[in-house]
Amino acid sequence: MAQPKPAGELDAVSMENALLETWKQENAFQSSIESRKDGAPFIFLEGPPTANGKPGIHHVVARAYKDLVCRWKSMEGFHVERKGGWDTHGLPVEIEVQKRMDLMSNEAIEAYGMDNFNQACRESVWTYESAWREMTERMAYWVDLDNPYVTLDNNYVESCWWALKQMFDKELLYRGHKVLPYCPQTGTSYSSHEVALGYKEVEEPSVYVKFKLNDDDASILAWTTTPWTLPGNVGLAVGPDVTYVRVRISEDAENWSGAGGASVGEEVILAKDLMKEVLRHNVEIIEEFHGSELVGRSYEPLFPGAVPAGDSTSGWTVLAADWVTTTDGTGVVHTAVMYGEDDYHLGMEAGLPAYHTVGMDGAFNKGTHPKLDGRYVKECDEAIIELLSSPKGSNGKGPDSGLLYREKSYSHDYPHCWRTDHPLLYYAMDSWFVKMTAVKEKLLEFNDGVEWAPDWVGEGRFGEWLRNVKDWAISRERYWGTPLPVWRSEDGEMKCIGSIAELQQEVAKAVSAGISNPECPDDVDLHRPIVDGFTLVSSSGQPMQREPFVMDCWFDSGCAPFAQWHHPFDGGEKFDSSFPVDYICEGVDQTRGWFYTLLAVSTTVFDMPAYKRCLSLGLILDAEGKKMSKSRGNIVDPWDHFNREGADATRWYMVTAGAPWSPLKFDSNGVRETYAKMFLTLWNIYKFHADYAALDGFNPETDTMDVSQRPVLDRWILSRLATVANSYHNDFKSWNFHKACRDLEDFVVNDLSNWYVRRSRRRLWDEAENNDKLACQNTLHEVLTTVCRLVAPVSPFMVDVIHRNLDGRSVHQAAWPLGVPGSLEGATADNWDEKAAEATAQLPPQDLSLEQNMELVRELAETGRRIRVEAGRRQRLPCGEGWIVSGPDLSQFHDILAEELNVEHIAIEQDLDRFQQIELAPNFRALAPKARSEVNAIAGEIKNSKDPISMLESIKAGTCEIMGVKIEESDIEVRRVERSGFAASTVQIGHGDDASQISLVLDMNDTPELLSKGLARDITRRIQAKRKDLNLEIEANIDLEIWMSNAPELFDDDRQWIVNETRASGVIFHPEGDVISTEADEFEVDGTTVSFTVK
RNA sequence: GCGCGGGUAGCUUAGUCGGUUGGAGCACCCGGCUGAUAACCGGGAGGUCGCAGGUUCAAGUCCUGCCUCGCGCACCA
Repeated sequence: MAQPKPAGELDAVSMENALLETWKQENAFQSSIESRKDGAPFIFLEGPPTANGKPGIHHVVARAYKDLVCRWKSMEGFHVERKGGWDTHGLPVEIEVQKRMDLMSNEAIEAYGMDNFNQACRESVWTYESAWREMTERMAYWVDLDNPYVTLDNNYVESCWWALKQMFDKELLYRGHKVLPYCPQTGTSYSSHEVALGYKEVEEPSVYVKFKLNDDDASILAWTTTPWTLPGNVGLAVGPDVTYVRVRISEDAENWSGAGGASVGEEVILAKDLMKEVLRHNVEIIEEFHGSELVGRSYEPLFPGAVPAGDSTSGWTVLAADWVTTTDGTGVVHTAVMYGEDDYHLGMEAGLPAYHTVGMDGAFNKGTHPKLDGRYVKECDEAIIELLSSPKGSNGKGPDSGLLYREKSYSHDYPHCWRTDHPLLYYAMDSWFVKMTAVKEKLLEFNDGVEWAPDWVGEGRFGEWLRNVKDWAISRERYWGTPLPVWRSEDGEMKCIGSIAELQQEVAKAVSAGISNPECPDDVDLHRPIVDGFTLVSSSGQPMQREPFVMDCWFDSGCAPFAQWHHPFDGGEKFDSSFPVDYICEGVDQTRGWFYTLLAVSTTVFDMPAYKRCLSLGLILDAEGKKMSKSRGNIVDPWDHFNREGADATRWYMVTAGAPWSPLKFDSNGVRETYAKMFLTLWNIYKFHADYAALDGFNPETDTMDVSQRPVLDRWILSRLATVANSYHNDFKSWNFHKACRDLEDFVVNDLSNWYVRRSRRRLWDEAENNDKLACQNTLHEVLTTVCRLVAPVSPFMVDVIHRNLDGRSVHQAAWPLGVPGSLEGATADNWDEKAAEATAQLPPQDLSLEQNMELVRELAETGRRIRVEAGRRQRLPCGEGWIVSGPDLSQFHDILAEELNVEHIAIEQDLDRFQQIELAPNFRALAPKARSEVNAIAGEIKNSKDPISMLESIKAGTCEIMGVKIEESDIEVRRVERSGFAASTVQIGHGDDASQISLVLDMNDTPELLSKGLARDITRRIQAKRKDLNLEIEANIDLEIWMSNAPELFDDDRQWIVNETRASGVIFHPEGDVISTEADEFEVDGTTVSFTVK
């Protein structure tokens, strides 16, 4: 403990910056962890940001919540280590470098040299590291950035390799041929979570195509929105139970627009339900049948030779598929095996020929059609439509009207490359997968055990995702990332390497088998192209090349719980004691990202969940509710606020603006408001206390006083403190940080500042030693230090300054002010540490009825002002008498009340009827069940009773019956209201059984004594204002002259009072008629004119 | 299209188990109070509780449908 020093003026920004310097010198972060090293561990895991983008305010929000929980748990006594992390691999990095170096194709990169390119990537990921570091430090996010995990580190990559090998050994890793969204420009396919980033609404031509049956004049109609897949068509799918019709065109269509058409007499087949939608001609139905009857029919390929038949017998026939619906199209699904997921599965089952008509560059292969070969598929829509609609169609075997029935523009959301904006092609390709479908039940089970905040993200959004889990496509045809550690021989043998040591062994084995290899040292760089250079040897002596992929960078971050410790190569201890982690926290957009990949990796590798609690944060929107994004240019720079209101106010604002999981509309004005209300007020309370404590040499350690000895006002604020701290803690436990902080702010501003401090000012002004002042100092000391501790996790700066000055220690070394053992349940309850409980402080005693009564007193004080306004009596003119009518016993508050109300004397009026009358009100809750539909009528009778007193009596006597319903005491509420005609007002506190009504009556009669007192107060107030205007020291003495006209008599006592209050050493009260100084200030009150000079 | 979360005063928001008079803060107007404060207190103005039905004696609150914003899923043929 220390004796408080004076507080000084507030400059939040420089105060925070100075404190940052102090923290740095004291190594405050590390020592705050160190000092709790005996406590139970609370494991936090940092989701690694990528430092090749500038940090924005949304990053500050996420980091504020991470920090908040870690600091809170730390103060509770937990040992909370916080390792930083950086995400450094992946497509965003490559694209950034590609743009900068103008290497917009894979050929260009390879021409430039993969090693050079990857070197550029390696450097690029640190572009904004210092910006991130500065932001992180300035906002006081305590995280260890000096020893972070970095996904490009060899150790980290090695752990990822190890993890992958675990999957490989469990046969969860496989090489497959799947249809994936693919970007020909970046030459890479995407996993579902990446695809989700790039949906855009586009309008494209869709076509209805005639597939001319063999041995039949009719054609089957099918629809597609991707004409470029038509050359790849090898089958038509129908629903076996769907009803189809064969129709004949009976007359020409009118107003035909666009390409295509059909002649009278032509026959087409389609789903019955869709005739109206599809057909533009009048037709006659020839036949109706189920899809199953179509199965097996064969038709003419649209582009003969584009796809070789191979040994397939089912090519270009009609197939059955359950998933075919009649919601759109024609009820017949055009199937191009290589360009649709359903198509691919169907094709594999049915044995359709599986050949590409499109190359990896997005252009048609040679041999597709002379007019299409080598052209980018998305630019061929027109050409294909033209070919189809030519007479007899593209294959020359169709009807004279061609193979196109009609075209229609179609708008839908279509996936686009989230980096380059190009439309993605669904494309069957070689890829590596983790068999997530095999562990789906485990994923769901583990997810059930996670405490989600809010819970609906876990059950809903994330649960939904898991229930529909797909195998994870983890390979990327890219350069900068963790290389896939699988080597493969031409005959298909595969080897997955799980460590550097294993790689060295295998390389040595290959060398001794006669395969030449570069050196493979202990510190071999585990990136491309180095690892590509190694050729291993298969069991049969064949050379094995590495599969030329890197991993989805989400796999990297999913490995963070163990790769950050280089597990298992570090011996495993660090990991064993920290897994699964207690707490993670990121934006809700990570549901499919990090939240998923963490669980995916932990489930497949360890058969365990990765985290116990997950706080999922809402998006950050701008003040208009629009998502913040670089392209919109509506990103708020955190420094705007760090440099204006400071990080404390910024953080407090973010937490109080709404629930953590609700979208936050970031309003700059709100930060300012938070600063003005919360922090300025807190500072002024502190300044008030510290200045006087310093003046009086108050020593909180020795000048103590038992709470029970202190005045009621002190016991009240201490009880409030205990109540608020308790609910604060409970709200923290249920993740309702916003509620907690709003309530605390309300306590600071209203209870503490506007009532306790305002009521206590005069107590501290007294220069003599006395018990009352001592009590106040003790109370302020306790309340302030406790508030500091409660605020500290959220806004760590100002409260540390205050706490250090009052207590001598940093608030971040202090204990959370709830010392009840077990209060930490939910953290790591399994190993709750008694010591941590003992270390936390105790709160002052609670007295709820005292709190309730004070509430009433404050209500009455406000009521008094209302009465005066209504009666036109100014506040400074005292009333002789005030009566309190009914209500609980407030006698211990009469002093406070008399001062607040400015009345000479408070009395309790026993004769309630003198000022009050009663009103009866129905209690619907009790009355409704027995009164049923008559309740409103009965309620009306009760409310409007002309004689409520006798009605009450009969109710009490049990003889009151209205409309056949017996009314009992519990069916009504008795309300007391003031009688009209008095300067009085009635307030109601609470409702139902707790309700109490209380009236306040003020005596409006004047006496010479009251007029004199009132005048003295007005004069004093004006002089004080003048002193303030003149910037006089509080202790400074003044010379005072006063002139008055038309004034009531000013008694000696009141004259003396003015002199004392204004610290006047010389004073002249001029008799009426004296010449008033030209320098005098003048004011008028109730007809009296007063002039005065202050010197 | 499906799912989740919103829609309450000009703005930001609270609103418990359905209970009859929907609270705050900011901004605005009038008044008061003040030798801690960018403060505070009283009053005023400002509300179709997204819309429409329904259940109920009683709906901001429960149910159904719709509109709208945000997010996610599926966007498939």
